[in-house]
Amino acid sequence: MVKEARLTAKGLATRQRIVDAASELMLERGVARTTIEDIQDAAKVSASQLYHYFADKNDLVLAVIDRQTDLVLGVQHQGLDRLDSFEALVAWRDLIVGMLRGLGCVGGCPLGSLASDLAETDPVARARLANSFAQWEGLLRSGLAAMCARGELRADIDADDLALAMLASVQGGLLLSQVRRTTKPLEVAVDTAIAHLRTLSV
Amino acid sequence: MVKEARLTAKGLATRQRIVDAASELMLERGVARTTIEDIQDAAKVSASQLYHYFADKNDLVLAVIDRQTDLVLGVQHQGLDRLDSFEALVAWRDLIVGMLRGLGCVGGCPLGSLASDLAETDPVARARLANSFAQWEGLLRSGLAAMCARGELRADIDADDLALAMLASVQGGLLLSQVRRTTKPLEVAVDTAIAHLRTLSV
DNA sequence: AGAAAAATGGAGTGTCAACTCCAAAACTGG
DNA sequence: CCAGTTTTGGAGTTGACACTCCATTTTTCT
Repeated sequence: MVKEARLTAKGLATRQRIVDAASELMLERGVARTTIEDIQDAAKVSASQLYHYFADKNDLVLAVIDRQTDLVLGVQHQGLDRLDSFEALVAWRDLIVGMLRGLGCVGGCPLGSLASDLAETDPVARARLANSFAQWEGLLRSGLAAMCARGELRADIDADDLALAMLASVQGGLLLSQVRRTTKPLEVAVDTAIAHLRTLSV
Repeated sequence: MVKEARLTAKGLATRQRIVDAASELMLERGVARTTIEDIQDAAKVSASQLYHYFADKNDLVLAVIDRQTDLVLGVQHQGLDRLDSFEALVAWRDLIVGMLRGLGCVGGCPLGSLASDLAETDPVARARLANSFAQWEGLLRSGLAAMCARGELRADIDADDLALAMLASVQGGLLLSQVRRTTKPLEVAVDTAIAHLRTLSV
């Protein structure tokens, strides 16, 4: 439903099943190539169920964005909270690379793919994704600030710019890895970004 | 036509008009959301004309990839051939940023957008785009090698890795700029990459 | 000029995808 | 246990889209 109606536990589970199925399909095929029927089959629900929980396909897409945002930011929190050393930074790198390898380099970044797909066709989606990226950037910035506070990085660095550049490296690396079907581009992109940070250590 | 049939000058012009229109539309809406009818209208051609020059939509997509590759690599040649100083590198940066600004940050990178759109749905397209990126990467690598030869960069740098990382920064910066509708992310991403190179100058 | 080849016009055609609708089953709260 | 609400089933409906077909005009080549 477009507006919140009371959702039973069972209803919530169904809704979640739909969003999960849609997320996976849209990551692989893109939004436009993912049909409602595909989602119905994958989530084992009927048409009326789907339209009971979502106003239309667009509404479902927004739910997918939120889900993927939670998922990605969850992983990033795991890797970036309490960032206190270069060692921890490398562990974060390994986390991302391992995740991509686990997926066989398929799909690229869930947020990046949605962004590229929707940026020009759905202003609401674009704004929401911009917000997701801003949060991600914030985690990186906090991590760098923490390293400054601990004396791992010089105090006069521009954490804002470095966080943004780092995020760009991750996104670019993921895209190239998706195209090339190797984790190499992501590895090199992030390693180079970290190498640059090392030149800024105290 | 799928196989080469002799093309009249007029025929070639029509074909080009179709590819140009398709390129523009697909950059903005993505491949799946661009209909043959849209392309017909934009290129001022009839259905029979379109299918006279292309076997099907897929075939047209490949032509679009080739066109965008030529376009992007053309600009990159312009900025990267005879790269002899950091000044020239910054000029290249300004070239890309200016180009993005001219388009109002719409569409992102023509190759990156196609890659994200087609990587998981069209293996032929993915391979061709991988090749396009490899060429781009080659231009960067040659540029860095030239700077080494001129004594601008240390001779012991890994030009392969740095070129790949540079490309990732550009791609990531373009994606984030597209989402945020500001050239800032691209600027910061490329500037940071250049800053890292400066730490490797002789 | 004149035959062959290329380019064009535009009305179909079949399929598929998003969304609707009505009724029935399952669940909730008092 | 009963009334109201939520959840589910599944057969339509409507429109859109990729692609076809055949006739006609234009161009090429000798």
